[in-house]
Amino acid sequence: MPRVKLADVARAAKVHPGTASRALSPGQSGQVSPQTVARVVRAAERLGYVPNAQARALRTARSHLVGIVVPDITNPLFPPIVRGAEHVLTAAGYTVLLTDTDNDRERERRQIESLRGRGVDGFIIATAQWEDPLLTDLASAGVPVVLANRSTSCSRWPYVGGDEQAGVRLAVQYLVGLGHRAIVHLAGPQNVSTGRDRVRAFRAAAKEFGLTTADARVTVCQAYSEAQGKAAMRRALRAPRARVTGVVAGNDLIALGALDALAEAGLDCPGDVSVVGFNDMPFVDRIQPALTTVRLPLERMGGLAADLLITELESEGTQDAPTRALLGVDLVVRGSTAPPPRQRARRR
Amino acid sequence: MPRVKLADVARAAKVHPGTASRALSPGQSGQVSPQTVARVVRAAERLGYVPNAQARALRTARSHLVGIVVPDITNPLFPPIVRGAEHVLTAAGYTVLLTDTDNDRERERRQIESLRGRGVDGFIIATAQWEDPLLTDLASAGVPVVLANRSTSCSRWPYVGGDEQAGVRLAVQYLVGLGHRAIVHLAGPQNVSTGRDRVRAFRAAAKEFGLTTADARVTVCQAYSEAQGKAAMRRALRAPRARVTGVVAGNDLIALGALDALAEAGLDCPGDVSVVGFNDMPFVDRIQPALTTVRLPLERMGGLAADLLITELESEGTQDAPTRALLGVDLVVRGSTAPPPRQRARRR
DNA sequence: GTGAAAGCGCTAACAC
DNA sequence: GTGTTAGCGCTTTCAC
Repeated sequence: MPRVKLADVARAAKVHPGTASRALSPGQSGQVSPQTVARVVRAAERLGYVPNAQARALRTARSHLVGIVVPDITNPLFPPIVRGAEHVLTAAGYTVLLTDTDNDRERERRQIESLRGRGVDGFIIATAQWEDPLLTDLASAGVPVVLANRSTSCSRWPYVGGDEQAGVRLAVQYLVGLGHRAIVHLAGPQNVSTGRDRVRAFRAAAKEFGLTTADARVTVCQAYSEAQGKAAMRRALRAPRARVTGVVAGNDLIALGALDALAEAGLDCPGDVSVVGFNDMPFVDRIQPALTTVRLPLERMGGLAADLLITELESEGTQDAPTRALLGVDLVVRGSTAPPPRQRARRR
Repeated sequence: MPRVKLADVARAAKVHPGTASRALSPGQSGQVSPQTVARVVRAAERLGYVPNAQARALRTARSHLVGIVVPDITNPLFPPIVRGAEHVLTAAGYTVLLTDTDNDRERERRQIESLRGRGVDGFIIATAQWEDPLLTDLASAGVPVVLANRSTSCSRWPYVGGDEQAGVRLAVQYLVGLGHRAIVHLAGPQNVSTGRDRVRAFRAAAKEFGLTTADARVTVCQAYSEAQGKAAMRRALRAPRARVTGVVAGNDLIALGALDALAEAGLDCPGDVSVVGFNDMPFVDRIQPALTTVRLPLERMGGLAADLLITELESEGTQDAPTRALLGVDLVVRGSTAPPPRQRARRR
């Protein structure tokens, strides 16, 4: 059963296909007499006409397709971003091509190329690395890109993320307020902006609240994972003259790993060591102990990234400096944070 | 900067565009002399040629686009399914159009229509309702569809899901083995197959293991949500002559809600009441108490759904009875299940 | 206000 | 083995 096409509608309405096209096109229906528009619209509805987007895209060189690139859709950070973006995009007549790079750069390169072949109008990219040749390639090909959640060393792309600096400051401030002095930051990977930004913010906050560099240490994880978090926490506890009563984790997964390492070392959270996470993943309010964490407005982040991309796509080349939006964050206080134990050496 | 097209490659290789097309098409490059193929391929690589998928789709009436429809991508059930499907599809040269219906049927209808306009070759649908006019419409339009996770009353579509019957049986068997006799099933919504199948399986298992109908009660939730689970658990506890030591929840979210209601009623899990969930969502191993639950191979489910769809798309109309695959499930025993307390009336 | 005609980039049926 | 040609369904100049 062949799909009904514009020519069928035109025939039914007894007009030329060109006229039918104009009648159905919101921008151009003014050029057609109201009666004709009505006749065409009625015919289209009666026949169940759905325009062929491929043909339209081929003709207009605008596909109304947007690629969304995430490292791993099963990481709970990304579904809300995708959802927020998808809702805004579909409302504006765009369709989402989703791709999950599996944290594999070569795969990512191929996927982006494939989506380019699909004629996407632009990308929302949540996989940006601090130095990212894939993005540079896209830029030199003139493809519109908006970065979500992760930024790059170069600020040539519009970007929507959380206010990392404020989030980390909130966490450190809260721990210091509880009386903690010895705080370690289990940093995320340093090849992505969130990992780097949070380290920088941690050092700044430590300074602001009067912690010495011996008090405010940093241990870097190679990935945002429970395993890496556990290993990092172990290292922090084993370090010479280690003294840790507070932990600011690079994200919630690292925090979960840290909790494992603490339990393994016979330390109680929050009795001996307090832990703050980052992201407020689903269900971290239900783990034991309920995780104190920094909440990012992820769905809004995706939505705003979509808004920026649409703006860029629909403004004809009037390029100002790219927008960089840092969304406000909240510290959600739960059971994993408490005042530090009375001063006693915490050594292993 | 205009994209390089086939004509550019042909010119660079000094052949006709038609020949260039054949040379680059795996199926037809045999019709071209090896030297020519080499020349064309080299030119294509040198110029960075990426075929225009829109044009190809328009010409061949095959888009290599697949729509994946999920009710809510932030529900942790769906990302693994999407991921599994996406990996298989991209490996086979297909691209995924993802849409999140937000559990809104009207929105779903519009989205499916929109994706049809995009010329998708077929759909993987994870939103099927027990009676589903949207699917019937798709069928009468001759659009290939594979159902994932949820089936319908009518078995005309290929379907990949978990073995619900086995999963529920495992749960009931385990509880009975621990000594439980009074077991309530907090059933999922009855307009989706998983909700219905699990009720049926619960009744069958109860019978098999010698529970009376007074022992094995069912309370239906209107949605797979914590709120509904909590309300249902409350109802179960309040019921006249209520006696509950075991709970089989319709899924993990319902189980989480049930835990809330138990805590609220001053009952200990697993001391007073044991709870079994369904799905093994991420991090339910870390909640308090760690949830005993039935694990479904979700990523495999998505991958297999993709395989079935690809088979259907690439077999020319040789229609057998649609495949129905029920994937094996496991009971993951954790802390939320224990023997029942010594017999005493459990009344409120 | 409407009709005619060309063409987006590609593939496939047909020549030779 | 390769060139030629037509056309997928749509939009959009250009006439009138």
